[in-house]
Amino acid sequence: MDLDLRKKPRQRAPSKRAVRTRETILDAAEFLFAERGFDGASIRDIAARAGVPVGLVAHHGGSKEELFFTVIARRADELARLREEALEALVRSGRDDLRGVIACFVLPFLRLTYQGQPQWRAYGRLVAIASADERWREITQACFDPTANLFLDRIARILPQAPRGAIGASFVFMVSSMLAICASRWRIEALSAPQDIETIEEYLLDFCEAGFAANLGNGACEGQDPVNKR
Amino acid sequence: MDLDLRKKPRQRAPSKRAVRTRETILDAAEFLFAERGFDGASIRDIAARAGVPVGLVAHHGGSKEELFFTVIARRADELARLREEALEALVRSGRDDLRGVIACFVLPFLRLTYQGQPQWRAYGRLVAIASADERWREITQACFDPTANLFLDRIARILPQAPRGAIGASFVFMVSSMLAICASRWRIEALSAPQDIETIEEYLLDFCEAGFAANLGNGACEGQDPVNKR
DNA sequence: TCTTATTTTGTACGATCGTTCAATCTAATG
DNA sequence: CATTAGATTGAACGATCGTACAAAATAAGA
Repeated sequence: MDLDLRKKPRQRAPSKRAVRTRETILDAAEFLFAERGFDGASIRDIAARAGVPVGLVAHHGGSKEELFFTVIARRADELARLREEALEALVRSGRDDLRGVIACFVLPFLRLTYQGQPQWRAYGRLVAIASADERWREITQACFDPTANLFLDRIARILPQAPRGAIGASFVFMVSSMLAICASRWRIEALSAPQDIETIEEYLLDFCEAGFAANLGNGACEGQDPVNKR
Repeated sequence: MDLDLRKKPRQRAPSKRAVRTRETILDAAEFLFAERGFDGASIRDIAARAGVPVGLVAHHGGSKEELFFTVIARRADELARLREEALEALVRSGRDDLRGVIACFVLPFLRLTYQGQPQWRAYGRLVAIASADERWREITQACFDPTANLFLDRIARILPQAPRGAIGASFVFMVSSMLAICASRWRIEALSAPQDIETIEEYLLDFCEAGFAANLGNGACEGQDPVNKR
């Protein structure tokens, strides 16, 4: 997959209608990719949902793979910004303990996907799909790894005695659990009972904080103050 | 999806060759479904990998959806047996603490997928794919929920004060983290460094034990003896 | 307003999809 | 061995896939 094809420079600004059309197409693609996966969603389905002829999808989105990339990257920037701003604010406040750092990573995602515009809900499922498939490794790394490494470094600074491998593994467990709320919430409810999202968020924070602490080898407990700052 | 279609009764035992052919086709389907997903793997690809003409796939596997179901269900029984035997042995020994119960659930899966026959590796990725997609809810529930409920009940008995919702959520977090080792091990290594599987297993057990304990509200720590038995 | 870059439309192409089927071959059963 | 249920083969079905493209409509910029 070679996605860095240089496109010929524009000579005119796109019309307002064209911008709107493009967004409509990306929204439709986002929804259907999240619903049926990359191979399950057809260009024609996407065009039909967007209410445009098939040819327009290629015009605005390029090839199907490029369209997939564009849809994932479109909201990744805003998500990264929210996460990093939350982390910076936390560090500035001086109360950057383990739970706080975890919350800065998972809560912006869950808040956007569950309380943001309806499109964000589809985006959450889409990220879950893309993250589980090595086929999209290039895309997900480009979109999410910079922020991930920022948080990994912060956690490593909070608990410097932890082996890097333990932090990496714990981080992936945390991400998987977070994404499971988007992709497998039905499963949680099937195994227990309907839960409101705030309760599940609390479970996730408790679960990941304790899990991280255990793997970082300091045996920190819920309720205790985790070791703070380098 | 209606999969309980009654097939006409057999009048003859299948030949040894036919049994072998069927297994070959299911192996090929398992590999390609795991590699490319349900929609990404074509019947023709499966037939080609199995070395048989296309028509044979339908003959032995039925429709594509039936084939998918068959492939997932084929190994689910053995997996369930191993998990439940391990749990029974643990309970009989009287040392059925939280970590032990978790180990009985995740270790058979990881041992099979990482040290069993090569086909099991594909099966692990396939389960990860199917579990993340609500489209296969019916299949995954039929194959995995009975065992899951057995373990949920056991955990609930170990820590009766925990709300059922917390157990269900924690269980899904655990399953997601376990499946992430199959589907996203490359991500763990990209974020830290290559890890051998035994080390990652240890991280997973630590992470989930502490996570469960935190959500079950007793604040049990690694190193301490968790509350044991009713 | 005029020019023309850009967007929109509709159609068509070749490839591949899941599935069906009649003919042929194999081997389980009596 | 003879019978024939079941397994195998290869071709073909209609549908849908991603993509390309010429012609028409639109609107940005001079």
